[in-house]
Amino acid sequence: MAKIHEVAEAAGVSISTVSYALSGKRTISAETRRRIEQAVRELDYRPNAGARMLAGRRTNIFALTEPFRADTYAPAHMAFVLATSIAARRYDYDVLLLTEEQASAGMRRVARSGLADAVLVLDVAPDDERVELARHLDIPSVFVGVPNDHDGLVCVDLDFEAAAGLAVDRLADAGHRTIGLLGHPAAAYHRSNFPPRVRAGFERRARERGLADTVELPEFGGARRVAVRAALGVLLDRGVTGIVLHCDEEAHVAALDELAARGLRVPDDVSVVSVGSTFDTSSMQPPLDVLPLVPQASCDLAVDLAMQLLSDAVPPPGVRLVAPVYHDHGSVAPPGRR
Amino acid sequence: MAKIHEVAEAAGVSISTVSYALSGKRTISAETRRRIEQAVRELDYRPNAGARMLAGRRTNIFALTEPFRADTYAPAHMAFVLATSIAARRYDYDVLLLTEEQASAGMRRVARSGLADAVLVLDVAPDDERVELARHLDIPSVFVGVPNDHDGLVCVDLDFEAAAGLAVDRLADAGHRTIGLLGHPAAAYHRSNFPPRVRAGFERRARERGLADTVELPEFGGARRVAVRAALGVLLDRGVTGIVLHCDEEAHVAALDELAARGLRVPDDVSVVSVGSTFDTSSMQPPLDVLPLVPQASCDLAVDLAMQLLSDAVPPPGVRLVAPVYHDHGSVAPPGRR
DNA sequence: TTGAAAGCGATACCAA
DNA sequence: TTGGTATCGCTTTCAA
Repeated sequence: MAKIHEVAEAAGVSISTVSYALSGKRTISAETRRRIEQAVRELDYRPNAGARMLAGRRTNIFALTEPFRADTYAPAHMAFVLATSIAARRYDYDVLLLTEEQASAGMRRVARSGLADAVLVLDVAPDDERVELARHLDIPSVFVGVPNDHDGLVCVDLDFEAAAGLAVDRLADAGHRTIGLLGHPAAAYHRSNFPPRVRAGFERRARERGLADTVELPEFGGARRVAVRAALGVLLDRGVTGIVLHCDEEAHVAALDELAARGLRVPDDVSVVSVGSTFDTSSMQPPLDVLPLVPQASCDLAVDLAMQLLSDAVPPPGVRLVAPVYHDHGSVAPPGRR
Repeated sequence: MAKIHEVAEAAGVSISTVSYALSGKRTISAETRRRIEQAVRELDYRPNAGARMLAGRRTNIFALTEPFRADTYAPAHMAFVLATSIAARRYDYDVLLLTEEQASAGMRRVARSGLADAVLVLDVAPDDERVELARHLDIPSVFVGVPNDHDGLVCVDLDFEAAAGLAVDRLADAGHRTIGLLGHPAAAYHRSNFPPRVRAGFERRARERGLADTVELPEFGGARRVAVRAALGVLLDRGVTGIVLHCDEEAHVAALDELAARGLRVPDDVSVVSVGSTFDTSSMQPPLDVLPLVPQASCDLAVDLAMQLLSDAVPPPGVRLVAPVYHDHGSVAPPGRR
């Protein structure tokens, strides 16, 4: 592996000139820069990561903490990991994956050994052990998700509350007076930070719009579809004509199946809006209106903030909410014959 | 962050003694070791990663290349990423995630910058661009999966062919004479390295046992269940009484639903065995016999091999196949009334 | 616009 | 069993 010394020699300059040419922290004459770039190319030179970490201030690595649990919903989490990785590469950063059970141990280890410049915290629980740790870490961190106690933290997330509110608005505007929320299993409301926010947004806006609302949280488990069917039954028994879905893909499919099985058409008989989904609802049967959760949006912003935290223009702590966008696929209509 | 110098001072020894005490590469007197360990604990010392990379030979980092594609089946892939991470931690190694589209670029970058000691290659395609690159990389690599051309490579994987063979054996032993394979969508047989191996194992053993066999590869897409239903129809029309499943969880569920919808009971009317699944088939309705793909088994072995490649006892290249294990959950019985 | 040289914080060789 | 120190390959300050 070529070293900076060889590049300098090949270009006929000193190693410091090579270093500055590569980092851009000094103005280099066009001719010199050209020769250096050529030497770099010919030698396929890449600065040694260890040397760079040691001499410079940067590791060019983000630690990504995402404690995988048995009940982790893989597709969504993987989407976030991928989005983070892509976002990081925009700044020539790599991502070190921390998946340990005890997330704190990994964060502490990485921070104290100077392996990463910052920590990106995913899969945030309402009451997350990493919150307290983040406050005392010697490197900055950005949370993708909003824990209950986020004092002094930098957080990024979709504005789930607003998303749920917009979904309710859409139904209310279409004339629905009785609506329902089909949510995640109850346990998710303690484990994840966003289901409660969707629920709160749903209930608040329903109240504001004077709608009758019902929330059902079908359980996971062997007979998932049975639970979804029962939940839908409850909603329909209460006269619900508009449904907000905030659950995983499987529950979406099960709900649509159940509506079809009952002979209810969307949107003629029942209107449906999906909130905070990471999967594609536009190719479902029927396509569903959705206010999606876009991992890349949150992760791009999170990485941008991390970079700022590493600069001299440190942004203030606080929660940055990404505005939800409504995608119309024709699953909402005025209440029908039911 | 404490440095080795401070530890040495606190323990009243030289920095080299501290270094040796921590690496265990030298015998240290019990008393000295005790004092050093105490100093380390009190200062919460962790060696600086960059300095270690530069001075030592090791980065203590594995690069994990897994090019996420749109059609990637997230749960399985995430399971492998997690298993790799866990396996790596056993040796105090961290995992750097390479997800870039052009996997080769990431591998080359990491290798040339000395960011990782070895590369673990996941999600291996039959004809994988990373194969050729791995041969010319300056750091060793281990493939989790077996590409067609694996000459000179170190590969680890479940013995899918044997697994399919054992599934066929089980059905044949129970008396089935006409069996079917419900596989992944056709495209998967070009994209992934293992579906063809399952198919080959299935067909070969069926031939050896003198069974009539049919292979159906239902497509993905909007109406997944429809495709699975049609495929099952074909198999049943051909008089199949024993079915081998090698497909994702959704297809499993769809297949079982379809059997139930047709009034066929498992195993009374139809016997079913799942091959190479990473999800839990024992809690399905009904529970299914399975020869599972256990990510931790492959990944532990892969990491063990990577560590050996970094040692002076370099193992020879070649394919290491993990023996499949049959889990009986009562979904196979002698052919019934059909 | 460029160069020389002092670190960065470990590892491991050479001595003692 | 322990210590002194050259060395790893870069970044960055100080000079020119």
